[in-house]
Amino acid sequence: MQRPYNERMVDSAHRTSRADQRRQTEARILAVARQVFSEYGYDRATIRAIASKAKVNPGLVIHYYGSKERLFAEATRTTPDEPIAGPPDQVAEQLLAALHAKLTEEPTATLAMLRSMLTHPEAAHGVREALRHQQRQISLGLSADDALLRTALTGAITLGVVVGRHLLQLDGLRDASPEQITDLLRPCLESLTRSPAEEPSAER
Amino acid sequence: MQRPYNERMVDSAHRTSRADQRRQTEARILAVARQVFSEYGYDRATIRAIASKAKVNPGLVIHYYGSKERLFAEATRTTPDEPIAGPPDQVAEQLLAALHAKLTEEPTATLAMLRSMLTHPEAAHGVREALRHQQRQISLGLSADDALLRTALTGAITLGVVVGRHLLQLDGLRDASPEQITDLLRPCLESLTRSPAEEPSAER
DNA sequence: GTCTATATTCAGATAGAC
DNA sequence: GTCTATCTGAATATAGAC
Repeated sequence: MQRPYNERMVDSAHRTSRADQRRQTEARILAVARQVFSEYGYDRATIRAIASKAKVNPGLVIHYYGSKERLFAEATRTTPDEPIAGPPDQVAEQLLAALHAKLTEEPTATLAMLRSMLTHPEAAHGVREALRHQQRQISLGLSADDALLRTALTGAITLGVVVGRHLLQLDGLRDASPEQITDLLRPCLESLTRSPAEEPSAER
Repeated sequence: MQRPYNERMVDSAHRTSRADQRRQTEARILAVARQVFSEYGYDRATIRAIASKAKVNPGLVIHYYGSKERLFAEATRTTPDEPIAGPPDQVAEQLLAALHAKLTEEPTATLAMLRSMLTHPEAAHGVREALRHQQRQISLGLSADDALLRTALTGAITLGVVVGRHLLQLDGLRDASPEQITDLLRPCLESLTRSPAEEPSAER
């Protein structure tokens, strides 16, 4: 019915070989897949919908990526976060900088993973691993014996804020500027990354 | 094949009328539905699996609840949280008490809703409404002009911690005691519910 | 009150034509 | 390189038997 993208471009330099054409189509499918997965999650995102938005046939998607599961794996592959390291008293600032970046623009691949983390085992595994990875880095710098819990909490807080803003679009979080948010969270993350000596245990 | 639960109990007091029998079966289905929904989320939880675990026929589930959608609505209906009110300087403690309760044992109905909040529109709506409801209560007590963002952050933090513990089961969060967690989060929530006058804006 | 049997819909995957 | 046509499986929902 509709004309597909399968005509070879005939530009003056007779470029775009069949291989190029294929790479382009493949890339277009992947980009659309990221977008659809991030919006609907793994189960509700259908190959058919992705193919339709990418203006190709459903069969072609499978032909390139093998299965929906493998397409999802490709679409959610991300480069690990910048390592958090340096002197302990700067860990909080680094976490805030990382959060600021996530609030400004989280890559679609990451959002696709986060969207499915509660209902798709592979996605859950990916998120757990990413957080574990960050936990290991930070825990090294903290001397406290409850370092693991402290870093887990910084991860949970970051997760809650990112999910609340980008996926749930909570009132007040959706519109606020990244600066406003990180400023308000500074005391939180500082208290969690401070060594126990500096933070006398509370009353009770 | 397997004997269903449809024999009337013939006890000495000739109790359990057909109506009673029905109520029991209905309640059993609902309890199982909560459990399955909370574990797999809306899409991957099937009527068939619920019926099987409840030892009834799939048709019966539909017969009682009309549709999967309505069964889910029933299964995720929750009583609203205890109201957060009182003097502003106690808001943080009340939030911590509420969090402590959620960490100790979150009702299965709530977990069922949370599990699906990122992939099922109705569940997302339910979570947003619950958070909005709490936001309104707390914002009243805060004088700050950024009260809405502050309360959104307390909600996001609570959400992140509860999800991280019960649904993602993050290392360090899964095992920690509720007291340990709330103690570490006390400075966080206090800083967010403190009025700006008491919390001088940071450097930079 | 509960079950059997089935209609219907839909999505992932396959085979082969163009 | 991309599409058409189809197979297969699974799940919700319905109708009526027992």
